[in-house]
Amino acid sequence: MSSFLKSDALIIESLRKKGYRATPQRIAVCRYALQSRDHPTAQRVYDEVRKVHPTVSLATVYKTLQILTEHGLVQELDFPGSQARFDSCMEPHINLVCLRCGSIEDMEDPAAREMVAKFAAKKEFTRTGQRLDIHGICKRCSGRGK
Amino acid sequence: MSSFLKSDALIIESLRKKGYRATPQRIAVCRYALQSRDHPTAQRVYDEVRKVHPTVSLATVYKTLQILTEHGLVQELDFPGSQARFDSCMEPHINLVCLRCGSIEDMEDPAAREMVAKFAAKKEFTRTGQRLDIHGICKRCSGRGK
DNA sequence: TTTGCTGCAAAGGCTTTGCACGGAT
DNA sequence: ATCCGTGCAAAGCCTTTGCAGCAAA
Repeated sequence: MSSFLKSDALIIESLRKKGYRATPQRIAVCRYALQSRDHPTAQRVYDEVRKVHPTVSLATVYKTLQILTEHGLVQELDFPGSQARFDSCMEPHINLVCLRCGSIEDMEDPAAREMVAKFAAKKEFTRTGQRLDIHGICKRCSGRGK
Repeated sequence: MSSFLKSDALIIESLRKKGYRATPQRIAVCRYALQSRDHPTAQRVYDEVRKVHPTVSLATVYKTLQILTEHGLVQELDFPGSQARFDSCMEPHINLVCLRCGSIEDMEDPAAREMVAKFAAKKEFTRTGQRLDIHGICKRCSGRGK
Protein backbone atom coordinates (compact mmCIF):
# COMPACT_ATOMS: atom_id res chain seq x y z
CA MET A 1 0.00 0.00 0.00
CA SER A 2 1.60 3.18 -1.11
CA SER A 3 -1.35 5.50 -1.25
CA PHE A 4 -1.47 8.48 1.05
CA LEU A 5 -5.25 8.46 1.14
CA LYS A 6 -5.48 6.94 4.56
CA SER A 7 -8.48 8.70 5.98
CA ASP A 8 -12.01 9.08 4.72
CA ALA A 9 -11.59 12.83 4.74
CA LEU A 10 -8.66 12.63 2.34
CA ILE A 11 -10.50 10.17 0.13
CA ILE A 12 -13.53 12.44 -0.04
CA GLU A 13 -11.39 15.43 -0.83
CA SER A 14 -9.54 13.54 -3.52
CA LEU A 15 -12.74 12.31 -5.15
CA ARG A 16 -14.28 15.77 -5.26
CA LYS A 17 -11.10 17.30 -6.57
CA LYS A 18 -11.35 14.92 -9.51
CA GLY A 19 -14.96 15.85 -10.11
CA TYR A 20 -16.58 12.80 -8.56
CA ARG A 21 -19.24 12.74 -5.92
CA ALA A 22 -18.23 11.28 -2.61
CA THR A 23 -20.89 8.66 -2.04
CA PRO A 24 -20.71 6.27 0.90
CA GLN A 25 -20.27 3.31 -1.45
CA ARG A 26 -17.41 4.91 -3.30
CA ILE A 27 -15.69 5.92 -0.12
CA ALA A 28 -15.99 2.40 1.26
CA VAL A 29 -14.62 0.84 -1.92
CA CYS A 30 -11.73 3.28 -2.02
CA ARG A 31 -10.92 2.78 1.62
CA TYR A 32 -10.77 -0.98 1.31
CA ALA A 33 -8.99 -1.10 -2.04
CA LEU A 34 -6.36 1.44 -1.00
CA GLN A 35 -5.64 -0.12 2.36
CA SER A 36 -5.71 -3.77 1.45
CA ARG A 37 -2.37 -5.48 1.20
CA ASP A 38 -3.54 -8.77 -0.20
CA HIS A 39 -4.38 -7.71 -3.75
CA PRO A 40 -8.10 -8.35 -3.57
CA THR A 41 -10.36 -9.27 -6.47
CA ALA A 42 -13.35 -7.08 -7.29
CA GLN A 43 -15.53 -9.79 -5.76
CA ARG A 44 -13.50 -9.67 -2.57
CA VAL A 45 -13.83 -5.90 -2.37
CA TYR A 46 -17.55 -6.33 -2.95
CA ASP A 47 -17.84 -8.88 -0.13
CA GLU A 48 -15.97 -6.63 2.26
CA VAL A 49 -17.83 -3.47 1.39
CA ARG A 50 -21.14 -5.27 1.63
CA LYS A 51 -20.51 -5.86 5.31
CA VAL A 52 -20.93 -2.13 5.79
CA HIS A 53 -23.16 -1.32 2.83
CA PRO A 54 -25.36 -4.40 2.31
CA THR A 55 -27.02 -2.98 -0.78
CA VAL A 56 -23.90 -2.09 -2.72
CA SER A 57 -23.67 -3.67 -6.16
CA LEU A 58 -20.80 -5.37 -7.88
CA ALA A 59 -21.22 -2.91 -10.74
CA THR A 60 -20.50 -0.01 -8.44
CA VAL A 61 -17.43 -1.76 -7.12
CA TYR A 62 -16.12 -2.30 -10.65
CA LYS A 63 -16.84 1.30 -11.60
CA THR A 64 -15.05 2.65 -8.56
CA LEU A 65 -12.05 0.39 -9.05
CA GLN A 66 -11.89 1.65 -12.61
CA ILE A 67 -11.75 5.23 -11.35
CA LEU A 68 -8.89 4.34 -9.00
CA THR A 69 -7.08 2.58 -11.83
CA GLU A 70 -7.52 5.46 -14.25
CA HIS A 71 -6.10 7.88 -11.72
CA GLY A 72 -3.11 5.72 -11.00
CA LEU A 73 -4.02 4.91 -7.42
CA VAL A 74 -4.21 1.17 -7.92
CA GLN A 75 -3.01 -1.22 -10.60
CA GLU A 76 -5.10 -4.01 -12.08
CA LEU A 77 -3.25 -7.30 -12.39
CA ASP A 78 -4.77 -9.87 -14.71
CA PHE A 79 -3.96 -13.56 -14.49
CA PRO A 80 -4.92 -16.47 -16.74
CA GLY A 81 -7.94 -18.33 -15.48
CA SER A 82 -8.68 -16.13 -12.51
CA GLN A 83 -10.21 -12.82 -11.60
CA ALA A 84 -8.25 -9.61 -11.79
CA ARG A 85 -6.42 -8.53 -8.66
CA PHE A 86 -5.91 -4.95 -7.56
CA ASP A 87 -2.60 -3.76 -6.22
CA SER A 88 -2.54 -0.55 -4.20
CA CYS A 89 1.23 -0.25 -4.30
CA MET A 90 2.22 1.78 -7.33
CA GLU A 91 5.93 2.00 -6.59
CA PRO A 92 8.28 -0.37 -8.41
CA HIS A 93 8.22 -3.61 -6.42
CA ILE A 94 8.01 -7.34 -6.92
CA ASN A 95 4.80 -9.33 -6.66
CA LEU A 96 5.45 -12.76 -5.23
CA VAL A 97 2.67 -14.79 -6.81
CA CYS A 98 2.01 -18.19 -5.25
CA LEU A 99 0.71 -20.63 -7.82
CA ARG A 100 -0.68 -22.93 -5.17
CA CYS A 101 -2.69 -20.71 -2.83
CA GLY A 102 -3.04 -17.70 -5.08
CA SER A 103 -1.58 -15.28 -2.59
CA ILE A 104 0.28 -12.24 -3.85
CA GLU A 105 2.79 -10.54 -1.62
CA ASP A 106 4.48 -7.25 -2.34
CA MET A 107 8.21 -7.26 -1.88
CA GLU A 108 10.41 -4.23 -1.74
CA ASP A 109 13.56 -4.88 -3.73
CA PRO A 110 16.36 -2.40 -4.42
CA ALA A 111 17.44 -4.36 -7.48
CA ALA A 112 13.95 -4.03 -8.90
CA ARG A 113 13.86 -0.31 -8.27
CA GLU A 114 17.24 0.14 -9.90
CA MET A 115 16.27 -1.95 -12.88
CA VAL A 116 13.15 0.12 -13.39
CA ALA A 117 15.00 3.39 -12.81
CA LYS A 118 17.18 2.68 -15.82
CA PHE A 119 14.14 3.10 -18.01
CA ALA A 120 13.47 6.60 -16.78
CA ALA A 121 16.61 7.67 -18.60
CA LYS A 122 16.07 5.69 -21.76
CA LYS A 123 15.19 7.43 -24.95
CA GLU A 124 13.96 4.32 -26.72
CA PHE A 125 11.07 3.77 -24.34
CA THR A 126 9.14 6.20 -22.18
CA ARG A 127 8.26 4.36 -19.02
CA THR A 128 5.00 5.10 -17.22
CA GLY A 129 4.68 2.05 -15.01
CA GLN A 130 5.62 -1.56 -14.53
CA ARG A 131 4.57 -4.96 -13.30
CA LEU A 132 7.16 -7.31 -11.87
CA ASP A 133 5.92 -10.76 -10.92
CA ILE A 134 7.85 -13.72 -9.62
CA HIS A 135 5.83 -16.93 -9.86
CA GLY A 136 6.35 -19.87 -7.55
CA ILE A 137 5.39 -21.41 -4.25
CA CYS A 138 5.24 -19.32 -1.11
CA LYS A 139 6.85 -20.34 2.13
CA ARG A 140 3.63 -21.35 3.81
CA CYS A 141 2.64 -23.63 0.92
CA SER A 142 6.12 -25.17 0.78
CA GLY A 143 5.83 -26.05 4.44
CA ARG A 144 2.63 -27.92 3.78
CA GLY A 145 4.50 -30.30 1.51
CA LYS A 146 3.80 -31.58 -1.98
CA MET B 1 11.71 -16.74 -28.89
CA SER B 2 13.71 -19.15 -26.82
CA SER B 3 12.28 -22.46 -27.91
CA PHE B 4 14.48 -24.96 -29.62
CA LEU B 5 11.58 -26.42 -31.55
CA LYS B 6 12.46 -24.73 -34.78
CA SER B 7 11.54 -27.38 -37.31
CA ASP B 8 8.31 -29.28 -37.89
CA ALA B 9 10.17 -32.51 -37.30
CA LEU B 10 11.18 -31.41 -33.83
CA ILE B 11 7.70 -30.15 -33.06
CA ILE B 12 6.17 -33.46 -34.16
CA GLU B 13 8.65 -35.40 -32.09
CA SER B 14 8.01 -33.25 -29.07
CA LEU B 15 4.24 -33.57 -29.33
CA ARG B 16 4.41 -37.36 -29.63
CA LYS B 17 6.85 -37.63 -26.77
CA LYS B 18 4.27 -35.91 -24.60
CA GLY B 19 1.52 -38.27 -25.74
CA TYR B 20 -0.19 -35.94 -28.19
CA ARG B 21 -1.02 -36.66 -31.80
CA ALA B 22 0.81 -34.56 -34.32
CA THR B 23 -2.04 -33.18 -36.40
CA PRO B 24 -1.43 -30.62 -39.12
CA GLN B 25 -3.43 -28.01 -37.20
CA ARG B 26 -1.44 -28.52 -34.03
CA ILE B 27 1.85 -28.41 -35.84
CA ALA B 28 0.87 -25.18 -37.54
CA VAL B 29 -0.25 -23.54 -34.31
CA CYS B 30 2.93 -24.63 -32.53
CA ARG B 31 5.13 -23.45 -35.36
CA TYR B 32 3.59 -20.01 -35.42
CA ALA B 33 3.30 -19.56 -31.67
CA LEU B 34 6.86 -20.70 -31.00
CA GLN B 35 8.44 -18.64 -33.74
CA SER B 36 6.48 -15.45 -33.39
CA ARG B 37 8.26 -12.58 -31.71
CA ASP B 38 5.36 -10.19 -31.43
CA HIS B 39 3.40 -11.90 -28.66
CA PRO B 40 0.33 -12.78 -30.69
CA THR B 41 -3.20 -13.16 -29.37
CA ALA B 42 -5.05 -16.44 -29.88
CA GLN B 43 -7.07 -14.68 -32.57
CA ARG B 44 -3.89 -13.62 -34.33
CA VAL B 45 -2.55 -17.16 -34.26
CA TYR B 46 -5.90 -18.31 -35.61
CA ASP B 47 -5.76 -15.81 -38.47
CA GLU B 48 -2.24 -16.83 -39.39
CA VAL B 49 -2.84 -20.55 -39.20
CA ARG B 50 -6.02 -20.21 -41.22
CA LYS B 51 -3.97 -19.01 -44.16
CA VAL B 52 -2.58 -22.52 -44.38
CA HIS B 53 -5.43 -24.48 -42.82
CA PRO B 54 -8.61 -22.61 -43.77
CA THR B 55 -10.84 -24.93 -41.77
CA VAL B 56 -9.01 -24.69 -38.46
CA SER B 57 -11.14 -23.54 -35.54
CA LEU B 58 -10.42 -21.02 -32.83
CA ALA B 59 -11.16 -23.75 -30.28
CA THR B 60 -8.31 -25.85 -31.62
CA VAL B 61 -5.99 -22.88 -31.44
CA TYR B 62 -6.92 -22.26 -27.82
CA LYS B 63 -6.48 -25.93 -26.96
CA THR B 64 -3.08 -26.10 -28.56
CA LEU B 65 -1.90 -22.91 -26.91
CA GLN B 66 -3.01 -24.39 -23.63
CA ILE B 67 -0.85 -27.45 -24.26
CA LEU B 68 2.16 -25.24 -24.98
CA THR B 69 1.49 -23.23 -21.85
CA GLU B 70 1.11 -26.29 -19.64
CA HIS B 71 4.41 -27.65 -20.88
CA GLY B 72 6.22 -24.40 -20.29
CA LEU B 73 6.94 -23.64 -23.93
CA VAL B 74 5.04 -20.36 -23.99
CA GLN B 75 3.71 -18.00 -21.35
CA GLU B 76 0.25 -16.47 -21.38
CA LEU B 77 0.23 -12.78 -20.57
CA ASP B 78 -3.11 -11.30 -19.58
CA PHE B 79 -3.84 -7.59 -19.77
CA PRO B 80 -6.84 -5.57 -18.60
CA GLY B 81 -9.31 -4.95 -21.37
CA SER B 82 -7.56 -6.92 -24.06
CA GLN B 83 -7.01 -10.44 -25.24
CA ALA B 84 -4.28 -12.60 -23.78
CA ARG B 85 -0.90 -12.51 -25.48
CA PHE B 86 1.45 -15.44 -25.80
CA ASP B 87 5.17 -15.06 -25.22
CA SER B 88 7.46 -17.73 -26.59
CA CYS B 89 10.47 -16.52 -24.64
CA MET B 90 10.56 -18.30 -21.31
CA GLU B 91 13.90 -16.95 -20.11
CA PRO B 92 13.88 -14.05 -17.64
CA HIS B 93 13.52 -10.92 -19.74
CA ILE B 94 11.63 -7.66 -19.82
CA ASN B 95 8.47 -7.10 -21.82
CA LEU B 96 8.31 -3.55 -23.12
CA VAL B 97 4.58 -2.98 -23.32
CA CYS B 98 3.47 0.02 -25.37
CA LEU B 99 0.24 1.45 -24.04
CA ARG B 100 -0.47 3.29 -27.26
CA CYS B 101 -0.02 0.72 -30.02
CA GLY B 102 -0.18 -2.41 -27.91
CA SER B 103 3.12 -3.77 -29.12
CA ILE B 104 5.17 -5.94 -26.79
CA GLU B 105 8.88 -6.24 -27.32
CA ASP B 106 11.16 -8.65 -25.51
CA MET B 107 14.27 -7.11 -24.10
CA GLU B 108 17.26 -8.99 -22.79
CA ASP B 109 18.48 -7.37 -19.62
CA PRO B 110 21.31 -8.60 -17.40
CA ALA B 111 19.89 -6.72 -14.41
CA ALA B 112 16.61 -8.54 -14.85
CA ARG B 113 18.33 -11.91 -15.05
CA GLU B 114 20.33 -11.17 -11.92
CA MET B 115 17.32 -9.97 -10.04
CA VAL B 116 15.45 -13.13 -10.90
CA ALA B 117 18.45 -15.31 -10.15
CA LYS B 118 18.40 -14.15 -6.55
CA PHE B 119 15.12 -15.98 -6.11
CA ALA B 120 16.61 -19.30 -7.10
CA ALA B 121 18.59 -19.24 -3.85
CA LYS B 122 15.81 -17.97 -1.62
CA LYS B 123 14.26 -20.26 0.91
CA GLU B 124 11.22 -18.06 1.50
CA PHE B 125 9.90 -18.45 -2.03
CA THR B 126 10.43 -21.22 -4.57
CA ARG B 127 10.56 -19.54 -7.94
CA THR B 128 9.19 -21.32 -11.01
CA GLY B 129 8.82 -18.42 -13.40
CA GLN B 130 8.35 -14.71 -13.76
CA ARG B 131 6.79 -11.89 -15.71
CA LEU B 132 8.58 -8.55 -15.94
CA ASP B 133 6.69 -5.81 -17.74
CA ILE B 134 7.65 -2.20 -18.25
CA HIS B 135 4.70 -0.11 -19.39
CA GLY B 136 5.05 3.02 -21.43
CA ILE B 137 5.30 4.42 -24.93
CA CYS B 138 7.55 2.79 -27.50
CA LYS B 139 9.98 4.70 -29.64
CA ARG B 140 7.87 4.54 -32.76
CA CYS B 141 4.81 5.92 -30.99
CA SER B 142 6.84 8.68 -29.33
CA GLY B 143 8.04 9.76 -32.74
CA ARG B 144 4.49 10.13 -33.93
CA GLY B 145 3.94 12.87 -31.37
CA LYS B 146 1.06 13.63 -29.01
C1' DT C 1 -9.10 -50.54 -35.51
C1' DT C 2 -8.71 -47.61 -31.75
C1' DT C 3 -8.68 -43.42 -29.61
C1' DG C 4 -7.62 -38.84 -29.55
C1' DC C 5 -8.56 -34.56 -32.21
C1' DT C 6 -11.25 -31.44 -34.85
C1' DG C 7 -14.82 -28.03 -35.76
C1' DC C 8 -19.06 -26.35 -34.59
C1' DA C 9 -22.08 -24.45 -31.44
C1' DA C 10 -23.33 -23.62 -26.97
C1' DA C 11 -22.08 -22.55 -22.41
C1' DG C 12 -19.34 -20.09 -18.94
C1' DG C 13 -17.13 -16.52 -16.16
C1' DC C 14 -15.81 -12.07 -15.45
C1' DT C 15 -16.67 -7.38 -16.51
C1' DT C 16 -19.20 -3.64 -18.64
C1' DT C 17 -23.28 -1.19 -20.04
C1' DG C 18 -28.20 0.77 -20.14
C1' DC C 19 -31.56 2.73 -17.64
C1' DA C 20 -34.75 4.69 -14.19
C1' DC C 21 -34.74 5.92 -9.44
C1' DG C 22 -32.49 8.13 -5.61
C1' DG C 23 -29.07 10.87 -3.27
C1' DA C 24 -25.02 14.29 -3.23
C1' DT C 25 -24.09 18.96 -3.96
C1' DA D 1 -33.24 21.70 -8.07
C1' DT D 2 -29.53 19.41 -10.76
C1' DC D 3 -27.64 15.70 -12.52
C1' DC D 4 -24.34 12.28 -11.15
C1' DG D 5 -24.23 7.68 -9.08
C1' DT D 6 -26.54 3.58 -7.75
C1' DG D 7 -28.44 -1.03 -8.29
C1' DC D 8 -30.48 -4.19 -11.17
C1' DA D 9 -30.52 -6.81 -15.14
C1' DA D 10 -28.97 -7.58 -19.56
C1' DA D 11 -25.39 -7.59 -22.74
C1' DG D 12 -20.47 -8.36 -24.11
C1' DC D 13 -16.21 -10.42 -24.75
C1' DC D 14 -12.94 -13.82 -24.49
C1' DT D 15 -12.27 -18.47 -23.54
C1' DT D 16 -13.72 -23.15 -22.50
C1' DT D 17 -16.59 -27.18 -23.03
C1' DG D 18 -19.66 -30.93 -25.16
C1' DC D 19 -20.22 -33.77 -28.79
C1' DA D 20 -20.40 -36.40 -33.21
C1' DG D 21 -17.62 -37.31 -37.10
C1' DC D 22 -12.91 -37.86 -38.67
C1' DA D 23 -8.10 -38.78 -38.83
C1' DA D 24 -3.55 -40.23 -36.59
C1' DA D 25 -1.12 -44.09 -35.02
